[in-house]
Order: sequence, then structure tokens, then C-alpha cells
Amino acid sequence: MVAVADQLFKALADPTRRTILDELTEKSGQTLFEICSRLSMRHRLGISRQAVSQHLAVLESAGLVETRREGRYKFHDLNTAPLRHIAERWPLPDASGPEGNTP
Amino acid sequence: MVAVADQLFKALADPTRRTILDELTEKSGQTLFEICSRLSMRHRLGISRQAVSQHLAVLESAGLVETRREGRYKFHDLNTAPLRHIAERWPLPDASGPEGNTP
DNA sequence: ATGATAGGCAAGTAACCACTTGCTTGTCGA
DNA sequence: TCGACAAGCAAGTGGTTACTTGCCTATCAT
Repeated sequence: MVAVADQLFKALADPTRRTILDELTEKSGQTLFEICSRLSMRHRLGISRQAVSQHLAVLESAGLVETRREGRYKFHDLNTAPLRHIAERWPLPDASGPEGNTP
Repeated sequence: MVAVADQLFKALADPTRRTILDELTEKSGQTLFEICSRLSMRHRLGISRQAVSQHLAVLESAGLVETRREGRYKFHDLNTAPLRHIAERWPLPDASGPEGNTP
């Protein structure tokens, strides 16, 4: 459906959200507060907790982030699977060899 | 640079622009008017010529569309190379298995 | 229980973006 | 040269969105 791609690309459109994805790529399973502090420490992003929370909601609706709750903690895990949708939609020019296979 | 990715993802954020990319995937080297008529015919998109022109400008600044001028015609060619940037930034889970999740 | 910690909900605001409208430039055929 | 066609430029507008502010809920340690 179009709606899925719509959420996906809209989620990727914001630089802060992309930075969050970077952060989760490096360390998956972070809590909201952990993401907040790392964004401000490592990326010098002065951003409120609520803003990050809203960004995470957008990423989750796009399927790029999955969450699991444990007690009062909520862990956020990265899921890059939806990105495959992009590569399948517009085929890349031949790079050097077949892709999707790590030798 | 961040600015390049910024233009790229912003360009992909709009559904009309993605449809234009689809159209150019199918037939590269179209003029502005050709793209307009095909958008309205094949995709039922009632959109003005200027709107398409602005979309093409965004796509071009993102490097997804390249143009060449011949007389009074300006042809638009698709270039999916910038999309490789996405796959490199967030590595996809292994495609061999049905569901990829690192244990 | 009480205070502290982790997170959620909702409304308001300022900036951004897609689209339109109107006019202008440049190129080709008659 | 004149008219028609392809495209460019610029300002204005309505809707979207990122962010803040303020308050509320839930879980845990003491």
C-alpha cells in the first residue's frame, strides 16, 4: 500500500529522526531517557524529552523502531527491514557485483 | 555531508515526487510536459505544470534527477545512485532468512 | 505510604512546504 | 516577424509538522 511507504519516507525526512536511527544502529534497545541523553551528549542536540518521544512514535509507526516494555522501562529496538522497500522500488544501477550477499 | 542526505530524504518525503521517480523509472528522459500529462493520465494526479516543475527542482537538487537541454526541450533523467547512501547508512538485516533478528 | 524515576497525553505556536496564480523568457515553425 | 509552444521566476496561501509547555499515570526503592 501507499500508506506504508508514506509513513516510512515521512519518518526518514527529519534529520533528528535519522540521528535517532543512527544512535539505535550503534546501540539498540535504549530507553527514551538514554536516547535523550545520548542525543544531547554525542550529537549536541538540545531537544526536549517529549520531542524525542514524538519522534520515536513516528519511527515506530513507520516500522523502523519496535518497542518492548519491561516494568517502567520501555526499550526501543531498530528495525531496518522497511528500508528494503526503497531498494526494491527504484532499482540501483549496477555497482560492481550482486548485492545482498556477504562473502 | 549531512546536507546531501537532507536534500535526498526531503525529496523522497513527498508522494508526488515518488510517483515522478516511478514514472522516470519506467521511461527516462521525459520533458516537463510529458511528465505532467503522464501523471494526470496514468496516475490521476490533478497537478499544475508549475507544481511538477518545482518537484523536479527538488529531485534535481537531491541528485535523483539529472537534466539535459536540447533546444526548447529539457529532458529529465533518473539517477538512483544517491539511494545507495541509504543502504550504506543503516545496514539491512540479512536477506537470506525469512525474518532477520540478531539474537 | 512517600518520593523519585520513566514515560504518556494534549493543546498551543512558529516555521515549513506544496500548490496556485500571474507574468516573463526562450525556442521553433509558418 | 509573428504566433505558438516549452519552460522559468516570484509572490501569496492553506495545511502540515516539529517543538514546547503543563499536567497526569505508572513503577520502583526506601
